Amino acid sequence: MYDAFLAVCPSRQLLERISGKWVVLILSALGSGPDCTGDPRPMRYSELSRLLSGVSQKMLTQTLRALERDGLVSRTVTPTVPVTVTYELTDLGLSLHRLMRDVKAWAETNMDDVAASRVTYDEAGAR
Amino acid sequence: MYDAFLAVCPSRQLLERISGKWVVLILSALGSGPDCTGDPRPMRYSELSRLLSGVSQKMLTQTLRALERDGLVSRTVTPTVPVTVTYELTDLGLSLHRLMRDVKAWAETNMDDVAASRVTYDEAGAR
DNA sequence: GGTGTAACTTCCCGATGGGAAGTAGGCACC
DNA sequence: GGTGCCTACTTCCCATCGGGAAGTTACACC
Repeated sequence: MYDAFLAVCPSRQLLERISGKWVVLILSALGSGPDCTGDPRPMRYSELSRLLSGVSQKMLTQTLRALERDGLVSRTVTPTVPVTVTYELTDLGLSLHRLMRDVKAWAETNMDDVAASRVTYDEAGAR
Repeated sequence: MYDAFLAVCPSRQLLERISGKWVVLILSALGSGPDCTGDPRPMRYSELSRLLSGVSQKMLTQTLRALERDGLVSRTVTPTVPVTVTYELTDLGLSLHRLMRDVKAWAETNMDDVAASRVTYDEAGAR
């Protein structure tokens, strides 16, 4: 039905949306604790901001809004003082979380192989 | 050992590299035919260019080079005329291919749910 | 010598992401 | 009662990145 290989297919736009470092990291984070081993749980904006080191406030807000619009996370405002905003995976988001966590884990487990390959490649190019 | 949540961790840079629509599409394509159901097989530059509609030559070349440097694909030049260049998944690339194919499939199978969520979100915002 | 093709490569420009500073709004402190 | 602080944004500016199109190389065929 849908085919992301086609530029005009809506699934291509969706793929562009969900492929991106911040989406991978946010969905990985929301599904578990900092070590990414726990169960899915809601997290506060400030908690995400701290966990995803290097993320700008702008990108965090922007990415979370997009994920909310796409029905992957839900946003809850609690009128404490100051206000508390929590983000939680929806069922749909949970299904993608499992993939994203695997992608993040792949990067971490295969880092050494990739680094070795880069050294070999760069040495060959210097010849 | 590695933790992609940390901005300074090498695995973060690797995650940035492999998260991106063209990487997902190229690795999905190389692992199978146009319908993404076959076995991994080598593909020519021009074949990839045709399959991934909308990709610029610049981005295709650039992404393939990066994947080659990282040891995910191998590049073979056959001195026909004009030259034939084929790209093939390495074992390392094959392991990532399985994840990428799932991500692409996720986008295609969940497109309807996401589209529905967007409509709901936009309507609520218009109020 | 002109033409054609595959696989790039280069140049230009508009879009996108990061950094930093500004905003809202409610309470707490002096 | 005015100043300050806190969270969660929002805005502005600029550097980088991606897309589009044209140029390049190498050789074979006409």
